Amino acid sequence: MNKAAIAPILGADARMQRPGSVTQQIKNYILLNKLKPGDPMPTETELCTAIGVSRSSVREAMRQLATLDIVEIRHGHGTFVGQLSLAPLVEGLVFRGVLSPGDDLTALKEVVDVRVALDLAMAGELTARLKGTVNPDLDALVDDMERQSSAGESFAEIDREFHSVLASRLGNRLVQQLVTAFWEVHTAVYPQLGLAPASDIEDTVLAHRSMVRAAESGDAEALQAAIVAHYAPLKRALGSLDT
Amino acid sequence: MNKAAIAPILGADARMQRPGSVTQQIKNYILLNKLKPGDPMPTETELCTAIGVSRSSVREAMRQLATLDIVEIRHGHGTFVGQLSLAPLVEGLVFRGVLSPGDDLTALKEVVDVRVALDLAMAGELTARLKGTVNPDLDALVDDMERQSSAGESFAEIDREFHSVLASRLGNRLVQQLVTAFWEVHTAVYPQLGLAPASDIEDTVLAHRSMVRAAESGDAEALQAAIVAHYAPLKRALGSLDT
DNA sequence: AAATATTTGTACGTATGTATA
DNA sequence: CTATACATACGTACAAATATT
Repeated sequence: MNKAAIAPILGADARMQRPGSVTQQIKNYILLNKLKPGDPMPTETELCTAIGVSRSSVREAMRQLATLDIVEIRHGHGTFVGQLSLAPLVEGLVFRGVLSPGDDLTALKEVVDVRVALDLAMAGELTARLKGTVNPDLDALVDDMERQSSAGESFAEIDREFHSVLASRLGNRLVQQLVTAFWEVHTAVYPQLGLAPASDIEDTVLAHRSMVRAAESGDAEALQAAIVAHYAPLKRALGSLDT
Repeated sequence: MNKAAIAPILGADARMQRPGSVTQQIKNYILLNKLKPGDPMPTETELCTAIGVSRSSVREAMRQLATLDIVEIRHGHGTFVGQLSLAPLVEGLVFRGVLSPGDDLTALKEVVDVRVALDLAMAGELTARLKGTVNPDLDALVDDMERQSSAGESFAEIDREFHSVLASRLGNRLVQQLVTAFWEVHTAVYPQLGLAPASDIEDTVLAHRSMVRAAESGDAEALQAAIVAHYAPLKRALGSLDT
């Protein structure tokens, strides 16, 4: 275990620390050493000596970076560069969603509207990429969804997978993560508001099939129509009047 | 040992704390007391006694919540409920943007594509809302932009304001925050990559005016065209070939 | 204008739980 | 099973910023 050769760079000047600069220095360490997600980070004590601050400060900075998924802390094992996911976005928006609705369901409505907007924005590129293809994986997911739905079971995870896979066809990983993130916010906030579940979920299930068919046939407008139909029961349940 | 199902209010059970549960208890405190952004939080020492953990633990939890903008810490003054902004999203994406491009500019390209997608998704609703109106504030911003541009000055802040004001017309605050957030990511990452600034920025400036005119005249397709034109110089500079 | 009280920021020491070799 | 390395937690003391008297 070669532990002497940490920190090629890192605070040549160990004195004179400004608040927050510890976090920045750890980020710089990752950048300067070109670390990728999953790579091991120095131990906390090593960072202490390298940066020249106390353990507490390093720990607070690491917690901060961990909440941003810039580092990942595994108890008793070590710290590693994080996956840089959108988890903090989800956590923040979920909190906002369950906090704000003292008055209205605006927070959740806005999330759903963002989901619709993202899906609609994907439509053009998606049809261009899926036209003339067959997509057995997506069809299999819709099959599962139908089975679960007619059995009265929840199909949340399958739904999530469907939208994630569909978005992955775009080739833009950020968009895919956003789609998944807002899906998570939506499904996390919804049950906490004590609303009746959307009644005609059958329409939602069928709409998934329509989306695949429309994309495969290269009909962007049909895809957009299917997307709107997909969200219609939900928006009805939320009493959305806009858009 | 009894491990789960806590949160009666705060600190009924002072022993047996799991990692992360302190954060959750503080969030519960905000929710149960229906605090709004800007409301004062208890002091750290008060939280210590209330939750029954040490100050260090409370501090780490607070730092975590502060990075999510769920609380705001003011040195020597106190802690307050945060604005629940999308700042953590911006911070994470900026870091990803400057970290990943060892190979390519994909991270930045994806951000720009999201910006385009969001703007295009706004087009329909925006024209519906702006049709037949006059918008001197937006025009004034474009005027300023033209002045700055022809003087060779940067107009980043004005540009930001323009897109923020435009998005605010939607009535969906989340969309507005997303638009602003991705603007920030874009402008924060771009200069760190050592690229030449986009050459024909004049076109970008003019496109802003076209966007306002198109929306005011209720022509959604013209608005979408203006949006595409707005991003064209940038996408050329990035060498984007897709979409 | 200056001293003081309150509150957050930093540092350090120590003990304990936990995963790995 | 033991030993080791590491993360987690606690407590205290002091520094720095802010507000109040």
